[in-house]
Amino acid sequence: MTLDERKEKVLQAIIKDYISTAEPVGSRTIAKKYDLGVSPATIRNEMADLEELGYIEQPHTSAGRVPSERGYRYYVDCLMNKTRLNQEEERSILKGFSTKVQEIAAVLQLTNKIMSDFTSYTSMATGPNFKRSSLRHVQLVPLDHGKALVVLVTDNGMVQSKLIDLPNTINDVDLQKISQVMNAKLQGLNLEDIKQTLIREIYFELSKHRHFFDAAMDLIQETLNLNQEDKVYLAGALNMLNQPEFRDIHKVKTLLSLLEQDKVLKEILIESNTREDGVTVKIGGEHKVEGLQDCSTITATYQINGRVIGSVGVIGPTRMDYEKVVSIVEFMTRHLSQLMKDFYVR
Amino acid sequence: MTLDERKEKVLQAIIKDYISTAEPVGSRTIAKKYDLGVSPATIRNEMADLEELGYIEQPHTSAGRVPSERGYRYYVDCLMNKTRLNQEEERSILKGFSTKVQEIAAVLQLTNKIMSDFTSYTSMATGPNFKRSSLRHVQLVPLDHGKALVVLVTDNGMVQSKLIDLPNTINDVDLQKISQVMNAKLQGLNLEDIKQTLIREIYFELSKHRHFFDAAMDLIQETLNLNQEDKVYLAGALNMLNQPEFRDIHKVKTLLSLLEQDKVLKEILIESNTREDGVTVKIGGEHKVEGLQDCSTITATYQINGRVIGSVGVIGPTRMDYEKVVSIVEFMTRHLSQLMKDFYVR
DNA sequence: GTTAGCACTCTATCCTGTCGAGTGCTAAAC
DNA sequence: GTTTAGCACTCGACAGGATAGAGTGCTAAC
Repeated sequence: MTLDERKEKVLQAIIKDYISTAEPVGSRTIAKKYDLGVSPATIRNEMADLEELGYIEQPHTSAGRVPSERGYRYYVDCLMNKTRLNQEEERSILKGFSTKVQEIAAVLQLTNKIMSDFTSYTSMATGPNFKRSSLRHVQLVPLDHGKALVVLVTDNGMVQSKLIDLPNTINDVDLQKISQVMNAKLQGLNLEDIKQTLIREIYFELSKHRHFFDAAMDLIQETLNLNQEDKVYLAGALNMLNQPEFRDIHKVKTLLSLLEQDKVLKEILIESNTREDGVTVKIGGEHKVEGLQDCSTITATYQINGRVIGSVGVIGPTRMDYEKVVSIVEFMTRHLSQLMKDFYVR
Repeated sequence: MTLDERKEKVLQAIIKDYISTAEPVGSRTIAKKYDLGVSPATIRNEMADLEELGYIEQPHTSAGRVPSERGYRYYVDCLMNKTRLNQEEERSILKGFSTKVQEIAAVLQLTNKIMSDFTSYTSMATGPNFKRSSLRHVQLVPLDHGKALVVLVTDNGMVQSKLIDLPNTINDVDLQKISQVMNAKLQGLNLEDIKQTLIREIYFELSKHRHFFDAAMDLIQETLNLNQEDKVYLAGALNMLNQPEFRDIHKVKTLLSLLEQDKVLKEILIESNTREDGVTVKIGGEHKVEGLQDCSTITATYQINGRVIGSVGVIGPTRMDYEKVVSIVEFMTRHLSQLMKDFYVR
């Protein structure tokens, strides 16, 4: 379904105006502010058509028009200028990244902070999925008092460690041997494979210490489950309170409750994960999650070596500045992919 | 300043009623609901006195009375029953703790969750301060690719590790030797001391590797600074939205912005830290932090071996159910002190 | 010292009328 | 055939006024 040029112009004008004012847009306003070269009456006719086609809606008889979900969708798909940020803006954003951070979590938090600041909406991100990255090193470090530390290091530099109790039957030499066996068998494998297949093999070799080994393996599994990918980061949730559509305390509560749930955020971010590239825009009811009828999300994935490993996004009211946010999200993922290289040790 | 018995009863009735209804309380209401054995007219006289003394206030001429900060203070100090929770309630709370958790952070988060659920207010906690706990073990674990892992274990079971780059000049044997020296010199010392004094001593002994040692020491320092005590936990912030005093979106925003800042929470929690024992109640303007005029906080400390190491608290409107919250906070810290013993390995 | 009664005050609420923005329709102009 | 001007109409926002009700303070009687 495609609209003729003038209808497009009218729709675009309505959306732009509504995005900036949050007030229903009347025919006179458009005629005055946007130079279409026709009178309000003509615009009224066009608006009546657009309404019939479902692109705009009227809150009540004597009010102006407001874009419908369908209208926004048409705008995003066909009308919006997909511009890159200008030099000035890019530089300004990059300045935010000037403080060096060591940890992936910190990078994502910083990214979020910057995104929410620059968009004035709320932003979110998932940690990188390292299931496909490989184990560089596993080591059992003996401590006193019958305790030991299990240390996992992956090739992207992620380190996880955990304290465990040792059974009395195990001594330091055993521990070293177990370390060796585990390293020999597991090193270089990706984490997913470790979980799936190789457990049996080590089981056999370490049958003598099976009891202890069970505990250690549980631990590794647990550690892997606690992977970065399960972490979800959120920033600028309170920006939502600045939006006039959230003047109602109940709406605020519903929305913030949703945003508090990692599960919900993850679902939103993962939906976009399927796409290899580019930016995903979901508008209002297009979300699978209940309770986001009044919101739109703009998400995109970031990559390492061309492989998608996580995503970031912005959530705002359906009356969102799509053009600006798309540019920012797109730029952020590009930059994030760049940054992630530093964490991925070849 | 102490009030006569009947004035106390009237004040108590006003506060109890206002706490539960959030509406200004009239003389008739008190005469009907609270059995003082006198007529509304008499109560009106008492109320006029109480107002003159500053314990209650009148929003406008023809409205009932509302407790003032001073009224709440008198209530908390003199009128409130300091009861323990009953068996039923204690059991119900303990049930929440039935899921075993391994990490201190998780314990505090769980504590917060339970506190906010049971009080319907917002709860907060600081992580334990382990500056005075001692180092059990420090180890440099060599990995491939010129990297090593620095692992710190303290006597309370806290484990911190970090990946570092090794200079080319260092080999595995050196590393082991450095580990040994560090352990010999540092083991058993409390973390504060390590930071302060002993650095020079090791410097001398390891002068050959001074360059590397600087890096490792920086790291240890950094790790120590990242101590649990700096972490602040928060739960149930959205409960505030259920309070009628926060029907106004601007108030909500101001408050939630405050609660977002770790610095603010820490300040509130640390104020109470000075007290050895017992529960601290701060009402409205008594807070040092700006912007908490409409809130009260109830905080208490938890201990290990009789030493205060952290605190938890609840924040709600000044019209808060002090009696209930004090009991809960008090019980939580008692239980928390108990739980913490498990993390403190003798 | 306590209470009943009463006049008074103030807010919340409802109703009403007015204003203005915006529309849809029609007929005239292009 | 398309565009425009004109006009009647609709509806929400807002202000003003009337009303009800909760609560008070005061006074006089008990």
